[in-house]
Amino acid sequence: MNKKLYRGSLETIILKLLADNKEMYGYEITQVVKEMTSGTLELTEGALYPALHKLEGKGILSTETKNIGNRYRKYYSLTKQGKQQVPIIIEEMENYLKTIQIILNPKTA
Amino acid sequence: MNKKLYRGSLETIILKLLADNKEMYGYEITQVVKEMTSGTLELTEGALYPALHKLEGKGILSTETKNIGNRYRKYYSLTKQGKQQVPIIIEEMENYLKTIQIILNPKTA
DNA sequence: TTCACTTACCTAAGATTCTTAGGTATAAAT
DNA sequence: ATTTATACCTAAGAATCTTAGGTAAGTGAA
Repeated sequence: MNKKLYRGSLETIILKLLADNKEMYGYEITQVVKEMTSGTLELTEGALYPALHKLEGKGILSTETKNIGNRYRKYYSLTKQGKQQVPIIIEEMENYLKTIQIILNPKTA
Repeated sequence: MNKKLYRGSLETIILKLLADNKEMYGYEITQVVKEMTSGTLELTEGALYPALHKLEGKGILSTETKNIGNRYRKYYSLTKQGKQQVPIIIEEMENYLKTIQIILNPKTA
C-alpha cells in the first residue's frame, strides 16, 4: 500500500478541511483525514505542522491556543484573506485533477 | 494560470504516454502533453529529462538514439519490467485521485 | 542571408515539500 | 507501572520540482 502524498496536495487538503470545519487543531486534522479516507491517507506530522506554520506565516490561517486541563491545543482557522483564497486553490486542484484524467484516460475524460 | 506540476505526477504521465505510444522522445512528450491538455500542462525540460534518465536508470525505460539528418533523437520505450509496473503505478495514481476527491467533495465522492 | 524561432538534447543551483526520526509532555488504558 | 493515545514540535536528508542557463541543427521570414 502506497500512502505517500503526491506533493502539493497537503496544503489544499488543510484549507478545504478548515473551510468546512471552521477551526481544527493539527492532530485532529490527521485523524479526520484518516477517517474520511478509511486509512488510505495518513498525514505525517513532520509534513503537517510545518505546512500549518507556513500558512499561518502567510496570513492565510490564524491560531488560537486553548487550554484543555493541563494541556493545550492550537486551533487553526481561516483568516479573511484565507477565506478568499480557498475557492481559488480548490479550483486549481480540481482543474489539475481533470487535466491528469485527460492523460490517464484520454477516451472518456 | 497555475501551470506547476503537483509533484509526483510527472513520472506517471511519462509512463502512461509510453504505454499508449510505444516509443517517444523527450521533446515530443512535452508537445503531446501540451496538445492533449490544450496548453494547461507544460512540462519543463528541467524536470522531464532528469525524470527520463531516472526511469532509464531503474530499468523501466530503455532508449534508442536515431539519426535524423545531422541531428539525433533519443527515443524512450518501456522495458519488459516497465510494462509490468505501469498498470500498478497508474492504479496508484487513480486511487490517489479518488482519495483527494473524497476530501474535496465529501458529499458526492 | 541573416536573424529569430523552433526543434532537441542536456545540466546545475536553488527552492519546496516531503519522509524519517527523533524530542517533550499529559491523559488514558491495561 | 507501563504502554498507548493525544498533542505539540524540529531537524536532517531525500526527492522532485523551477529557473536559468548551454549547445546545436533546422526552418521561415524580412
